[in-house]
Amino acid sequence: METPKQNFLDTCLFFNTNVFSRQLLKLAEAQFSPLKLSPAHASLLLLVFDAPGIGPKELSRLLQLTPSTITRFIDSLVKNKLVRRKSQGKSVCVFPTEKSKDMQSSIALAYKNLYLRYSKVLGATNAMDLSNRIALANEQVMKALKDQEYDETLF
Amino acid sequence: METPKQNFLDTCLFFNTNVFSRQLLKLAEAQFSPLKLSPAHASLLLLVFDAPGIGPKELSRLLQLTPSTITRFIDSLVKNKLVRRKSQGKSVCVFPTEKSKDMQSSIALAYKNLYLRYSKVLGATNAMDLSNRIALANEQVMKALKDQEYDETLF
DNA sequence: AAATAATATTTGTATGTACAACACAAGACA
DNA sequence: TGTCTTGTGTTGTACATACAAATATTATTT
Repeated sequence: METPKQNFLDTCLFFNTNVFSRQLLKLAEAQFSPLKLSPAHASLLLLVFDAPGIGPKELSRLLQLTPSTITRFIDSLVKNKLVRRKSQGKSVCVFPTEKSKDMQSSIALAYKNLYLRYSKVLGATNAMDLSNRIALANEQVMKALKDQEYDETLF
Repeated sequence: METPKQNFLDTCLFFNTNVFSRQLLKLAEAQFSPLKLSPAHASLLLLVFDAPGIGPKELSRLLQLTPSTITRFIDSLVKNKLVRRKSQGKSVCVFPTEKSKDMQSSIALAYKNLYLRYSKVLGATNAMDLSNRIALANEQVMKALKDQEYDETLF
């Protein structure tokens, strides 16, 4: 019988956020796995449906992932015939395929079900509010990181 | 100048949490990198200082990482001579080394600085409150996931 | 005591993600 | 015109993390 001992981790925002993020990932994977898509790939696809011809740079901005990660995701989606790449000079356009268009509504549904799932668990307004607070905190941290980068460049 | 278009991601708790977690990771890495430690390794070390002889199972519980991940972390720390493994029958005890004991206070300091850093960015009470809410939400999600697992086993 | 079950840890393997280095196209400018 | 610079994408490589299977050790049952 271990007493669930308190320690420095329990009050650490960094730690708690990480753990929470991994738990939510599991929840999300449960929704998307029947489609044989990871949540990240599914999100990318939805953005492509929304703006056919969208490029890696914009995807990177929207998903807040590095360009190299986006390249890897597109590689994998191309291999699974879910998107098509079209090179336009130095830039690249990404389009959905027939196959992925057929899945569009089920992907959107899975996303909605994910939303319903955690809204049920956390309470809808609570979940929404938490999401907003996290998004806000994220902006503040991003700003701080950018400023720090700038400072380092100076000296 | 792109208008930062709204989309389904902006209100998604899962997405926002993921992104926030990655940003905080960067903040944490900035604190720990002078010690040539990743934040996760540093956390594990602190737990080992706190309870020399602690085993993988308990570390797994406290850090909320799978046992296999813990094994990999310990492998890496052993390679860097920061902990020692001692096998006791079917279980394993992990001890700090002289080398890591020498680093103990700087590791603790880095952790504290991380805390100060994001407290400054987010406001101390806000950060604390956010951390608590996330921890709470995490418990609720974990419970939901466990119940789901149970349901699946039934059918 | 042999057989079996339960527990703890490790290994093989796969995915997500990042960083640094590279390639290449497009403009700028001499 | 030819070179420099900048913008955009991709590749090589590395790390964190997980799952499922293998292994080893202890506990339980027959």
